[in-house]
Amino acid sequence: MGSIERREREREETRQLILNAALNLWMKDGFESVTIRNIADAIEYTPGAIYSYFKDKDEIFYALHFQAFEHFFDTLRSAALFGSPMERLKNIGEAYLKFAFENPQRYDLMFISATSGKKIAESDGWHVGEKAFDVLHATVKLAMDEGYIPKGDSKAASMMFWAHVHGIASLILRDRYIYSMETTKKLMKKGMDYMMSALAQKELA
Amino acid sequence: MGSIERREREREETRQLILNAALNLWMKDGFESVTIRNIADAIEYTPGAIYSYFKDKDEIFYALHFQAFEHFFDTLRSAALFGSPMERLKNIGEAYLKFAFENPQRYDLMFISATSGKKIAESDGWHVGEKAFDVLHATVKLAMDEGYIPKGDSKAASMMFWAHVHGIASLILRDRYIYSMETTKKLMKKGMDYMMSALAQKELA
DNA sequence: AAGATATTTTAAACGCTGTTCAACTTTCGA
DNA sequence: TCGAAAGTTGAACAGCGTTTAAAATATCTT
Repeated sequence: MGSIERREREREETRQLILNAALNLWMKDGFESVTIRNIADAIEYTPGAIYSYFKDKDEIFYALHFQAFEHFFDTLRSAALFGSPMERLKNIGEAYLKFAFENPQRYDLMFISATSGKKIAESDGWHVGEKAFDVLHATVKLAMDEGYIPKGDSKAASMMFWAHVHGIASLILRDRYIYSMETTKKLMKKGMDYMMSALAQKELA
Repeated sequence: MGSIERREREREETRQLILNAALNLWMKDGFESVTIRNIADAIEYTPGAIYSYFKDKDEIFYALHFQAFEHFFDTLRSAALFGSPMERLKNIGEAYLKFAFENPQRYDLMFISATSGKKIAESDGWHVGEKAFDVLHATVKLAMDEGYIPKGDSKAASMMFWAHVHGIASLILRDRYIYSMETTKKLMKKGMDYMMSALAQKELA
């Protein structure tokens, strides 16, 4: 009697249909076009039907936030694979920003939007965030242990890196810059190099 | 015939009444309570009347964003007044974060919210942001010129500082942390010290 | 195969939102 | 005092997220 399994599979497929429609609407017509009615139209359902798949609209964004992290893990992990610890740190930073600028909607859900943030605060622990942080933390620890950057609290140093790249991404994605966007991106990159070279232990450079 | 001046003054007072009501609603009952009807109720007007003072709701937030910067300038400037260049930099960072955590709604309008961001992108230049950046930039330049931090592109270095503190503030305000909020704040502060001491030129410490 | 049961979907409604606009009221200068 | 200008109102509009009884569909049991 595999019909129950098939039903579950179909439910999951419809859930995906809803999530894809929501993200497509956002990417194509902007955030304010992501309405329950538009999503329902896109998948040829009536608005009410969506509520048998998601408790409310915020849950749709929360689910998208998880989905977005899947992409992100791959990006981050493969950036941390090769090169010296110092190069790995630089790669992680660059991969992080590349992801943010190439997937602004996804980055928004993951790290900026208040609606996802509320659900995160309500849940017990932000495990996807933790998992991503661990990739960075492992690399920072490596760089510290092998003397590429000054020894200290590896968690605190990782937080510093994270805050830095997130600051760059979120200032630009939310249009908080003084020079043009391209100039700002270049200055931010230069600023990052400035910090990295200050951190690099001279005897190992 | 000063009556025209008095009328202008009254208009400005009503504008302020609206802005204060909007901010009070936000601080007291949360963002979703800031509706045109609630604002109108609070100042004993009808909703339509508000539209002779502001073109639309976003303009109210945009005006609040400017108003918030006034507070911010004082905070920032007085932090940059005393001590060695290195101490000034630390003071600016701490004042920045203090402002963000003590005025989360204002900080949101200034540096995070998409609604303010849209209006900023539409306008010609983000002059309030520039003005605040200049305070930081002047201090960074001072620290560079006097050899407290490595010489380099002072704008890029200032961007780096800004991105860093904004990253800390926005990750915490939007509930993107892994440990408890207090622990995260402490780790972030430690991370900032780590970076600052890496930047500090040893011969001058 | 037929009937009972569970699930899914619909259509309509509710209360809310931002916004507009003709009509009304108030204020003001001549 | 009159006429114009400015300010305010109240009703309406289209849209929103969400709920719910009823209808439709699919599944399980006999």
